[in-house]
Amino acid sequence: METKPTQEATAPTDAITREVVDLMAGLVALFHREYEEAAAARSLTGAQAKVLALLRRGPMPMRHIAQTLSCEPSNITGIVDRLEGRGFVTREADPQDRRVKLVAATDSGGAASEELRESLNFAREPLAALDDRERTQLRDLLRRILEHAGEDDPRA
Amino acid sequence: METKPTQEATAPTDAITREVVDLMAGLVALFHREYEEAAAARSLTGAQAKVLALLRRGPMPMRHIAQTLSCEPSNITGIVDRLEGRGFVTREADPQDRRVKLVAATDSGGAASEELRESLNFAREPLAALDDRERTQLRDLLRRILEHAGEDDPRA
DNA sequence: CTGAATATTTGACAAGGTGAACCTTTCATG
DNA sequence: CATGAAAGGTTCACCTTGTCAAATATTCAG
Repeated sequence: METKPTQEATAPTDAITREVVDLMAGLVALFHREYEEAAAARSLTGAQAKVLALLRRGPMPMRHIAQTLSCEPSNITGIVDRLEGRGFVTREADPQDRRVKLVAATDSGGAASEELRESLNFAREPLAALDDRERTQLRDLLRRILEHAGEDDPRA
Repeated sequence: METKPTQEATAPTDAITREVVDLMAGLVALFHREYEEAAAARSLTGAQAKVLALLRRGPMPMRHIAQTLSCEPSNITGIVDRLEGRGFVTREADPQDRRVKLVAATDSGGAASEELRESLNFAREPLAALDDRERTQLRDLLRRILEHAGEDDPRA
């Protein structure tokens, strides 16, 4: 499976891969914290923000939300309850299949989500260290990685 | 602050930065899921795994754990309670300052953490899409980003 | 010795998450 | 058409994370 036999790729992981994984862990932690903070600043929880973000693409059945977020449907019930209680989403029966509930962001819900997305300083702070060429390079590398691993969850 | 005036860097965020942020969100989600799963496979929660990972570097006061994980110290109490209950860590008063409790991983705790780290397929699957040169490139870019943003939390 | 500051714990409480049981609606099949 | 199995959601009981405020123990400056 390895491209280059130059290194003993038989070992669990080579040094560079290992370091990249560690760096990503740091990145993940950083991103996560920022996201949570940005959500909290709008008195949303991370999970609520994620659901709202999903709904930017249009109404969606509960089941689909649960799948995308890889959690149990019963969990989504509560999250949507709270969002609904605050007027950020609505829940309507799908006319096609009345078992299905279609969750849709309200105007204020959509606005909150858009605002949050805009506010992610993450984009400015650490990414500012790179110039255009490097950002493009990074983009291409990330694309390849995600492409290769059934990407999902467009949460920001 | 921008290096290249070629693009109007005055706007909130340029297209590439925006895309990079979205890609990172995907990466973060992916990594997060994998980490949680890998932990669950050893019947640890994500939070417990993170604490164990921190302790790989040696014993550490509760307070320090809380700071590194950016949460309230009272939260750590519970997590360490559960880890201690399962024999993964010990809690001892620091002889230097008896207010301080030093948390240390036991042998089995350290082993579990090491095992978990090894098992992160994340390294193999999506990263396998890149060759050595690209992995190095990615490493360098990530280093720069994290350097620039008070890095922390070496959790994996 | 006194009082302020520090490290941790405790308790009450909200939210995220799971799993099992339950209702409603759909759908296949006899 | 009737019936039963399967699918989408909800409810309930339960655990873990996380917060905040109050309590305890220890240190340290005067």
